[in-house]
Amino acid sequence: MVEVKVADGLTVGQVAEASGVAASAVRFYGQHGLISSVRTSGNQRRFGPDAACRVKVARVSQRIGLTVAEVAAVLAELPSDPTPADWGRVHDALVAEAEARIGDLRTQLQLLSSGELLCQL
Amino acid sequence: MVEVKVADGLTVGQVAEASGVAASAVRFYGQHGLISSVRTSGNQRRFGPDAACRVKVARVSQRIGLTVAEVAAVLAELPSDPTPADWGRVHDALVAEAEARIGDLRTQLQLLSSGELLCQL
DNA sequence: CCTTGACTTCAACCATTGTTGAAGTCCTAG
DNA sequence: CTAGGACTTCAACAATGGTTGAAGTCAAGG
Repeated sequence: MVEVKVADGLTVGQVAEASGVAASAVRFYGQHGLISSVRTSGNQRRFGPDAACRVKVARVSQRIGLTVAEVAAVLAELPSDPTPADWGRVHDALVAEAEARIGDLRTQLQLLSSGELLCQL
Repeated sequence: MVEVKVADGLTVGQVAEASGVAASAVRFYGQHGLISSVRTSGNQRRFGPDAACRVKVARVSQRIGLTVAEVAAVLAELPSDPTPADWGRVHDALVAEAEARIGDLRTQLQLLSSGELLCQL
């Protein structure tokens, strides 16, 4: 039985397991400002309880098509210990992005169907 | 006035201008099999009249989300001097791909809205 | 023939998104 | 106290999609 002391925060490995990504990815996201951490006296990272959640949201954002830098910008809006309303704004921003992507795909579909590409010579 | 002799094919620069991409991109697509060319006695590439069109289709395909290798696979179906029916099959494949992407985006949207991400602690 | 612009190859570089490995340090259970 | 696993940094590697530059060759007009 492994006792997890939440008091001083989650380690890299714990965030990795909770969010379903590799530990290397957790460090990468930390470097790029998607998640923040404090350091122990021995220089190890300790993350807040929302870290895993932020990683999951980051992953979905990436699948929607945002770059890591863009995800960082979106998550930068979140204060530490965010309220549901804070998350709501993030949610809305991501929904808007996804809908914009869908709109772009529809545009490409129209381009394809419109004979615009001049392929029948 | 620049006389363009279509008889022995288009040069890299002509394909680049006709398709709206850089000459380096035309060579890149050639290397990766999206467009084929013959060589002059002086080792220069000469493209067929459909080259610019293939490049345009490739660009749209990339925007849809296909990799260059995937675009190459789609375009490999096209015989030289393709019929409208041949282009039709390419068109259909790309439309299907785009719709699949839209479906994926919708899935991400649902994930976002379903509280699945466990952000409200 | 000669100049000039367009072409040739090849290697190096850019950004993006991580993974992998080496060498070393920390933390915790026993 | 000590062994072990988990952590640290840093650099190198990988794939993707090209761009840029160097050094040299081709093609066409005058």
